[in-house]
Amino acid sequence: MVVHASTKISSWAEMTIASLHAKGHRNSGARRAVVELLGRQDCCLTAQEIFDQLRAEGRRVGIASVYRVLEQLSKDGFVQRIDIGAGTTRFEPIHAGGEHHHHLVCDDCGKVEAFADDQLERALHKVEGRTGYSVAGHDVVLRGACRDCTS
Amino acid sequence: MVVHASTKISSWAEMTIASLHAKGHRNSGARRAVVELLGRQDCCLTAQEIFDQLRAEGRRVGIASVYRVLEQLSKDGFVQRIDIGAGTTRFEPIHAGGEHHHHLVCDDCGKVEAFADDQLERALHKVEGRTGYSVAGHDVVLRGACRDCTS
DNA sequence: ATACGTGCAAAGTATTTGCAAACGG
DNA sequence: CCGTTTGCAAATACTTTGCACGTAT
Repeated sequence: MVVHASTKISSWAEMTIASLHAKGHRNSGARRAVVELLGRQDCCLTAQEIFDQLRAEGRRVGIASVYRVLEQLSKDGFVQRIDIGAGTTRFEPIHAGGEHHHHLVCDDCGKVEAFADDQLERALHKVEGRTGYSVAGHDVVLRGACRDCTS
Repeated sequence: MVVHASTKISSWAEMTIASLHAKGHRNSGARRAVVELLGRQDCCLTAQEIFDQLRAEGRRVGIASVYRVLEQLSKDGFVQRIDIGAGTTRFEPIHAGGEHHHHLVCDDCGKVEAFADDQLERALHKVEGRTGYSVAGHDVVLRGACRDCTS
């Protein structure tokens, strides 16, 4: 049920850097650091988490740059913003293969997990066709108590 | 496709006030005003929108009270928080009948509409059973360009 | 009378913006 | 070199909290 990322990870980072480069963007510093960090993740991170991890690795980045990079990556379709409703936005890489997951949030401990389901995707796709909108994407969040917090 | 609320609206407000009263809460001022305003809506509002509308009606409420009332209503299960990802939380009444909708957001003009779909609900329900979580609720947001903005 | 609710102002978070310095191409 | 990108600090946006006063019960 939980999606595991493996080999695709590093290639996402490479592809993203390459695409940005092709678009005329430069290749250094904060942007590369954020992209590489994101590429190593299995699930979504907050801007603050990204900032903290980069600092922990010794990179001297500003949180503003983290936000700026995320904003750009999001606009260009490389990362997806995820709002799980705790007042802070989360971000995760969009993998090219079309593989795609949603999120399961524990209301109690705040844990976030990913899940994927084909039937759900099909139902979403059907609905999308009937909206009259040109639907660019969708988000699904399931909220509840996780196994540990159910007791 | 779009859900229209009609007769249920006023009863939601009445029911909510009555339930709160039964729980020992008092009946006056800001709380009543917020509940009645929410009851008149077809879709979700932000705290600021609620505040502005109440002020426009001449009610002298503070935005803090609006947030406090929304927090309480949300905790008690009368309203649902909706995060459509624009940095501000939205709120809407939960109607008792179990009728239930999701949201369609125009990335361009910011418009928010409601939609409902039984097949989607069934797919969600199935997935929820397989998560291992005790799922309390779910949110679905479709993002895209609305009819007006597609051009 | 006596809590509970309220409005206001102040404090907290999360995110964005202005700007001069740093840096890649 | 030149224009992009960066870090920092200040600004903004949203939400919560502290507190004295108002008001339903």
